[in-house]
Amino acid sequence: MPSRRKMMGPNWHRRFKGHGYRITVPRKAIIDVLQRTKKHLSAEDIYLEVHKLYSQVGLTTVYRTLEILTEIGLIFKFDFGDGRARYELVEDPRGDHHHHLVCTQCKRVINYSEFIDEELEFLRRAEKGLSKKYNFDIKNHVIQFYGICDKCGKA
Amino acid sequence: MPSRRKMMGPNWHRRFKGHGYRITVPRKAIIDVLQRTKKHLSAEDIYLEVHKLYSQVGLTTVYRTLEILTEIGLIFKFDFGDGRARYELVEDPRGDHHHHLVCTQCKRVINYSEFIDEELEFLRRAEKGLSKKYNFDIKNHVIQFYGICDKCGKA
DNA sequence: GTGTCTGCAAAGTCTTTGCACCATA
DNA sequence: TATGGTGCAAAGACTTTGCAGACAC
Repeated sequence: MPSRRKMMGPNWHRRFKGHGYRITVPRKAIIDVLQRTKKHLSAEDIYLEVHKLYSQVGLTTVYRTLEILTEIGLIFKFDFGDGRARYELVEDPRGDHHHHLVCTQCKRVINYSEFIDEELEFLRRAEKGLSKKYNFDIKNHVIQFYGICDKCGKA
Repeated sequence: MPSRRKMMGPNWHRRFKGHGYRITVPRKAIIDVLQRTKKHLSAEDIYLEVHKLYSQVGLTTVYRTLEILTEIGLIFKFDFGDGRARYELVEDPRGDHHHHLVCTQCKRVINYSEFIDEELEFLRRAEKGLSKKYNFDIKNHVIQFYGICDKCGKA
């Protein structure tokens, strides 16, 4: 697998092993797919992509791996309303933090990264206050806007 | 049921009829359940509740009604990760705007309404900017925090 | 070598659809 | 009366589980 080598080593190995999980070929392949894409892939999308290089890997393994990755906080599981879960790395290797604009009609998802700075400011304060008040260990957040995209708006 | 001269019904009637939908007994019952609860009910929860008073109403009708209500923006459909959709009125009759803290372990959902003011300020600006830039008609938003609740944290 | 992991097939669960009958406007 | 709505049963779609063989450490 050529191109785009990360400067840092695969630091997910540590997190993975720290939770008692083994590093296997299917798991490496699945994480690799997630690292290379900019899309919001479903389990089947990932399965099909992995399948190109490792045709023996099954959909079941994809589901099981995604569950583990979600559990240990390496990926995030989204529901955009199209009837299947979609997954994204929590920490994008390119570092482009973003949120989503979801079209409730065509289910298209637009990534945006405007307002991220003021958002972070708001989030930092909210997380601090909430975790204290509710004794809740906040690990992640979701901000999403729903509406009608430009294409659907015309029609 | 005795018929009365038409008077101005609850204000969801207008929205309902405006979209060409009829007011029926099951629909009234479903909306009533949603208006009375403070919980995040699933389709089956609602079905069971409606069933107490109107035992002939089927689960299919509940699903179909929830789809309509979501479409016309009267309710919001959430995914808290427990494998079923959960629904909430967009405009709570009591007016308590809130967001959610979701425990990724036990799937418990805590409503919170702190930080709502500064949140609204942030949202207003973000919505304005984003809808312009992406020509996207924003109708709704979700802000959710994920983590481990106090009970699960102890264990 | 041992405890995990994997693929396949089958099962499970929530949700949607087909259809004949019923009710609202 | 004419559409739109409803319930039931069946189908659909995504996801999970059981199990025997394979593999990481």
